[in-house]
Amino acid sequence: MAPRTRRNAFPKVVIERDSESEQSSSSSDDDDDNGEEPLSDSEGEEVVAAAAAGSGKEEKMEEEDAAVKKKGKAPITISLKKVCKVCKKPGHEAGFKGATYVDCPMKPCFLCKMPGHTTMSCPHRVATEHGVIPAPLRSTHSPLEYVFQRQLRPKIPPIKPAHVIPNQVCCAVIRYHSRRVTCLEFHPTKNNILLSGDKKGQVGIWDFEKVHEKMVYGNIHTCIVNNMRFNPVNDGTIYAASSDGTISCIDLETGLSSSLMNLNPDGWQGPNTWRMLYGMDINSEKSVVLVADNFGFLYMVDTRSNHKTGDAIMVHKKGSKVVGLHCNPVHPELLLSCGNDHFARIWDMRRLEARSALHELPHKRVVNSAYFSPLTGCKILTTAQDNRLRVWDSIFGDLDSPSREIVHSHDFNRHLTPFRGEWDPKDPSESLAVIGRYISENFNGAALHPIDFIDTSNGQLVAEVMDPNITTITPVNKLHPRDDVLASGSSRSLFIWRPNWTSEAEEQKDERRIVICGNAEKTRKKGFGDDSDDDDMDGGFKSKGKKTKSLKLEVRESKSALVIAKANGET
DNA sequence: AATGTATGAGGCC
DNA sequence: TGGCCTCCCTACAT
Repeated sequence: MAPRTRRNAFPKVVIERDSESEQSSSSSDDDDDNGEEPLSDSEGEEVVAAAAAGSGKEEKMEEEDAAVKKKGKAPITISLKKVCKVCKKPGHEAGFKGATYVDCPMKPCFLCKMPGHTTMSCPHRVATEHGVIPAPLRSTHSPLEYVFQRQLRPKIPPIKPAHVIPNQVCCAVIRYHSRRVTCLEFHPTKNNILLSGDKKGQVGIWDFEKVHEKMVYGNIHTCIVNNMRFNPVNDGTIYAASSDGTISCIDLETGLSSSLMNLNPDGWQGPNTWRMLYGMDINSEKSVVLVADNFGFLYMVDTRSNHKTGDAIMVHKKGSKVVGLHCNPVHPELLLSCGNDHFARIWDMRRLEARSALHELPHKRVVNSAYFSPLTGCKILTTAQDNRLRVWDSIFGDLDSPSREIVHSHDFNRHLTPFRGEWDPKDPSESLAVIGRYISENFNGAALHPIDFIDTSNGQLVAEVMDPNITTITPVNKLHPRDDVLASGSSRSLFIWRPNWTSEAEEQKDERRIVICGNAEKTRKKGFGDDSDDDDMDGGFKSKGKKTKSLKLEVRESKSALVIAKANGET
């Protein structure tokens, strides 16, 4: 009751409404930019929210209290106008409408980051069902030359045999981890074995032929497993680099691990000293494990002696994370690194010292990954947080600017494992890459985030893989070194996608296709705890070889047929 | 069904 | 340089 006694002291409250009373004075810009009421942002939000919630006395008093705290008796303006969730301005709304996301027109395009249009009308996205198209060649050469090349060689280089991308896949799902998946690795010789690491430090081993059996080692690392590599001289062990600052060598049979290096022998002394290991690769020629930390330094450990060789070398800006390392598959003296200083760098292993990179590949934002092409090692593919894949066609050619920039939605989000575009190790033309998509599409009422197959030679979207039951974003993707298998990792689940051969698939094998899977059953158990070494798993290749009968899926299949018809020019 | 939460990078001062 | 604030599609759990 106390407030009532103070009522007379309260300033006048002006209420603005959305539709009924457009006469309510000031223009929308004034409201926001120089309205007389200098409420802080958060307070402003509160007012709007409370008023919108259904203006009771209590809300009013809160508002008044806020104003009194602020500056006494100036009149308060309460806006009941609908406000854009994104930019907080009235007159438009942004956000999901059903499964379609409506952009805020005040912000630059979410896809290409350029102002003047929204994602829906982005020139890099011709139609909603056609995710992504290439950015124009941005390089030292004139655009004409690019057009000329396209005319001369419209179809080359051919991507791998077309049948590799069917128009249907089967999917097996397993709820494997209790934190998001951070890395995946296929066994180099056993075709059905997939390794996965998560944010909590657990390492999973999954034989996806036995979909219900799983093995998780939880005591190897204490936080994020950032990268794993198989030991090139012993299939039974892997190396893993973690944000706990250690490299472990894990025996897959026993789960026992030994630590090759520990950068935090004195434990936690605060964030300024805690070293985390991100990038890792193995140079088998030289028998060294290379790792890099969050302060810009590279370390090498001899795998025979398990001892650090030499000093740490600063390969990226001091204090910045080095998120990726890759040894060239053909030229063992070449190393590629990338990191948060917006650079990827090519190094000569024989002359590894600070500021001695052979080449620096600048990017506009953090570089999530950089890989040499898998067969010749001549090309480079990078994924950067400016929503662009970049391709350099030859490391022996002009490296001043990328041969192509491909606009693709793979934004940074602190809650997601960073996206990494990865080569298909089986593609003889070294042009096919896989990468998850951040932005969603409305697939007949469901907002799905497909996994994109991109022809990096021209930026075309070759296929997009999705399942109506998988609504999560899948930032981690890996293609099998020998089989037509794609492994994906998302928040807590792993997916295995395999072709589901049909006659239609055969007929349509030259066309770009929407690859839809309908059998990834997403059932969820309640009570999934952090520490449960969860027996929580689902699905398998449930309806392998035959079409699911669910209505939803039938609708989507018809949609996919439509898209394929369009691609054929048969509409 | 609303809310809390984990927690990365950019930008500003 | 560091501290603080903001941030456009998260995915869970409660």
